Amino acid sequence: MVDETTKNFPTNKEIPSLLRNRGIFPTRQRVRVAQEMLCRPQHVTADQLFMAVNAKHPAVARATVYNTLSIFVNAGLVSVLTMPDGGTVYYDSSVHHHAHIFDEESGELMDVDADVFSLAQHVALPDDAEVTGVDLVVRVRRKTTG
Amino acid sequence: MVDETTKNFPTNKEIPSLLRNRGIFPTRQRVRVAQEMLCRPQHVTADQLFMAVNAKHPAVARATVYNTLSIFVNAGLVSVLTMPDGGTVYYDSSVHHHAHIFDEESGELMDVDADVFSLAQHVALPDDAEVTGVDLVVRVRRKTTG
DNA sequence: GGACTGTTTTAGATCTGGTCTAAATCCAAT
DNA sequence: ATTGGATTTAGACCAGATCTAAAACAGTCC
Repeated sequence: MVDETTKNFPTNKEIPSLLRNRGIFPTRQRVRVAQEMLCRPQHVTADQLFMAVNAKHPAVARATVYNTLSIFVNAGLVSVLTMPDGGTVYYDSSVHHHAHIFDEESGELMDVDADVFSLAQHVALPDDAEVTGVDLVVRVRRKTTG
Repeated sequence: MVDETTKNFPTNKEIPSLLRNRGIFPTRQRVRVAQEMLCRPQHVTADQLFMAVNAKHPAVARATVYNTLSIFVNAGLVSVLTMPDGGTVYYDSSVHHHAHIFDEESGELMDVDADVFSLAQHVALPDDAEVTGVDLVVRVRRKTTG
């Protein structure tokens, strides 16, 4: 279901040049946050990331994590999403256009490859509207695992 | 685009019986909140509603507005949605399954009739997953009005 | 090197949306 | 009128996120 081939996650070593390529000066803090955020597929809150980054020893201040995350969002390195209900903000290390499945019981959030843009074609839009993004969350309940 | 015929919004006078039909005791406060929330198509935050209800004179406490809204959500009288980015929680007076268009420039949120459930069929789901809800937001920019 | 400049980070204060609590009020049934 | 359960209230509280002003850091020029 999830097609990892559509995105290659960088290794820790690749992070500094990756940031530089995006015009982001790779400070120690930014590199640490990026390594924790970008190197695997995941959906985390800013606070989870803050704790992960500082797990072993204090490394990066809270404000820096928040700032850095929005720098990454602007640079297109991570995407943002929130649960349709609830309002918790998650950061997603996958930026290609994809949909999400939300398991209502476990609260788990999964990526699904789906051409959400072509799905959106089936929605009647105003003539002058240019689509800039499509967010699709399918909420499910597992019949067996319930 | 928006098809008002798919939902009839109640009049102020109909609110008490509407609540009673749903098993909600129609207190003065609940009726006030319902009148402000349910009688027309809209997307509002809890706080906007709180202020609207108390615009002329203090009428309902903040906590009551929040409690009442979640009672209405549980009863299926209103639906909840959050902006994929941002995390602001909106309450929607339309409960039939529909999609949303979000104008990135104006911040305006509009209903669109679309069979989101059948759209979700095109997404590859786990075998044992039963769809309980589909949230679709198409973000747009207006070419002319920009 | 050392002084200067702009950028980044920091700790902690602050803001904000939302929930909790314990007391007061309401309402229906006796 | 009194009782008892449901509802509402004001204000305290909480968590996530942002703001602030000071300190640390790079890079440049002498």
